[in-house]
Amino acid sequence: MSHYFFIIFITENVDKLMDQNKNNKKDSPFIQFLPFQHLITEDQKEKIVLSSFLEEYSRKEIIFSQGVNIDNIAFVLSGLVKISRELRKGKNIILRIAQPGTILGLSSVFTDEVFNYTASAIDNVLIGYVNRKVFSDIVKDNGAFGFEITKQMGLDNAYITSRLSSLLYKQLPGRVSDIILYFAQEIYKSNTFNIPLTRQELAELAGTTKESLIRTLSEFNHDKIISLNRNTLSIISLNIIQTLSRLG
Amino acid sequence: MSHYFFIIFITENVDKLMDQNKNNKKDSPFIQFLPFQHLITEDQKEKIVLSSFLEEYSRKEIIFSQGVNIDNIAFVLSGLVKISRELRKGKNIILRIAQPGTILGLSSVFTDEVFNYTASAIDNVLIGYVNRKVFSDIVKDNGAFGFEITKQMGLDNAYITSRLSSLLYKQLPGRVSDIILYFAQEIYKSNTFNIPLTRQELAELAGTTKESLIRTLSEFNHDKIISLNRNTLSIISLNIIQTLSRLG
DNA sequence: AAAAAATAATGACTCAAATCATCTTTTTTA
DNA sequence: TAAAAAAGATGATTTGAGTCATTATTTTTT
Repeated sequence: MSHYFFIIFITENVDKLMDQNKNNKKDSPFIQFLPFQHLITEDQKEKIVLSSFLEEYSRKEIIFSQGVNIDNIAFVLSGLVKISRELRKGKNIILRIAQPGTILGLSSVFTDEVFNYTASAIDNVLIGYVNRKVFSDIVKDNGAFGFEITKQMGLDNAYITSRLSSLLYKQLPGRVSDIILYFAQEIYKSNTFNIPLTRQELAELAGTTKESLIRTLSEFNHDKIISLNRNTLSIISLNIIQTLSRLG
Repeated sequence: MSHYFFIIFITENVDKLMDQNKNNKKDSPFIQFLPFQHLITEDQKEKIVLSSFLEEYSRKEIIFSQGVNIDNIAFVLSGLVKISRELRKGKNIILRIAQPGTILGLSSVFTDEVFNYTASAIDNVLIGYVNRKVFSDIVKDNGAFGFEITKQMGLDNAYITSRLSSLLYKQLPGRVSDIILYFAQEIYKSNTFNIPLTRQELAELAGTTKESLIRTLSEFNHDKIISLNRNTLSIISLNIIQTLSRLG
């Protein structure tokens, strides 16, 4: 079964990467994944690599929790990461799904002592860690690199602002359409995909309850806007989904 | 009447500042207000001052609109600024109230070509503008200054995230308590204050409708949690307001 | 392979807050 | 200063979505 094979492949690959990282810091594979690496001096690269380490996580494992000290800044090297906040016991909101290339904890690494959200693995995830002080010193010393970080933060900021607007004013069909489009366009770049989350998690992404989310998806299914069985979702009428998303 | 006197005072002061800025760029009063100025070289200071200019706005005037090109970055020097987004015709959300010291447009200045929100004056406002390119070049060249900007963006990000969480899960009494506390603690640092917004605007800040907001304030008033006549609001039971805010 | 636990799905019921309607008061403008 | 417009307030009605309850299905554990 191809799925199983894929897992093996990833695992072997990760082990190899981790070995390389341990044995030969200079040629660490980690540096290949580092965003904006062309802006960093050889000296800075070495500092990063020497303070870096890789860590593997599998589905549902927590990468770091809201409230814990930030000792290292985390780069998503492969896999999908769920970024969530606990509002009260049992009441969560998923802020976003982070993809490879994302820097985690950026918004709090320079100011707070602690992470202000929880990150957990959606599928198999490989994280590259860099010491917090090493990273922030480079941002301080290297304006060009810092500038790229600033840009990234601006994008994060714009993203969360647009989510605030849509979650606050759109009603359920619009919000559910939003997350369908999010998966289809941002994450899988395909109108057919396997939902990588439980219904509960989907609800936390759409800012609603499990029951309401299931109901809305069922209605979309009945109305032949999407086709849904188990976790395989196909957008049948992209047009309607986009209209629902736009009009809320 | 003391209110009238105050207006005159501010106006005179502003005119003086603007004159100074025009006639003597080197000693521009603007530079005094610039955050993190101790991190900037004399040369960079001069570049900022030479590209800078001041602009005055009175109540309800638009400082810049969502969607217009960012040519200058705006520093709030005095007064309160309403930061809002239009979601559809007639449907707005107020993201926050910016106070003196705030840098406007930070999240889009490095990436987008345009502002992603509208800023308008709540009371008399003085804005110091710095050319966008001058500003972003300094961020690029001066890591220490850039680092402070990064910190600021992190705080903005944390703020908008916490607003997202509370608006999404708290119900009306909690959200209205939030904005009462916001004015009392963040803006006026007093349990008695004059609301500087219309009921419609308050509603846009609390993420609700005008009618619902008025109703909730009236209930708080009846229940002697606050005392409200016209725009003068006094918190009577801070305890209850805080509990409502916390429990949503 | 059976038992337990987690996840998914649907229907019935409830309720918070939006909408609609009307009226009063205040502010703006002509 | 009269007329028009905007802002504020309150009641009646509607409705979207949350809560509660139950059952089916899938996954995990023993």
